[in-house]
Amino acid sequence: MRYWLMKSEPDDCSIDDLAAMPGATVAWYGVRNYQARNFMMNQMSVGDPVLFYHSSCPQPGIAGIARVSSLAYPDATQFDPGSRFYDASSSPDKPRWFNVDVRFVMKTRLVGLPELRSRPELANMRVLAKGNRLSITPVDPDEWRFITETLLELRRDDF
DNA sequence: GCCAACGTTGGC
DNA sequence: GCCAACGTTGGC
Repeated sequence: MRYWLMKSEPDDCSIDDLAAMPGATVAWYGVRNYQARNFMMNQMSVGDPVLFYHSSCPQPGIAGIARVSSLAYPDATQFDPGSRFYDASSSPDKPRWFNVDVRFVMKTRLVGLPELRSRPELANMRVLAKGNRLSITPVDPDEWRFITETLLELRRDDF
């Protein structure tokens, strides 16, 4: 099992939007970056815990917890000419882009970027690295524990 | 809206 | 295979 942080623009899909989805589950479509794709394809397992992060918004930061709820499968939007994620150079017999499904676990208080940056325990967090643009990043178990237990005051059986 | 940082594209 | 140009991300 691995821990993850996944960015979503709240205008697109906020933690509340996720909670309101049928089955509280959403297909994580639209990833068009090979590193992020490879994380989904090669390293994610069903049940992996996810920090749900709001990006490109007035208050960027961790907004909730989710879980990976499917293995990676071809991203349907790459074949849809009407989609902004359409990729003409992909084909159904050789798909280029994949996504997992993500299921809502809980909404948390907003742990903002400044707070995350202020914590020495999180100094090496991948998502905080200078110039990082990856929408999916692995989270170290120690970082996960610090964020959930210390910052969010959650117990292990809360999620 | 600005801009730093990074990824991708395509000519050579 | 190099690298300039361009596009995108995302915080501020």
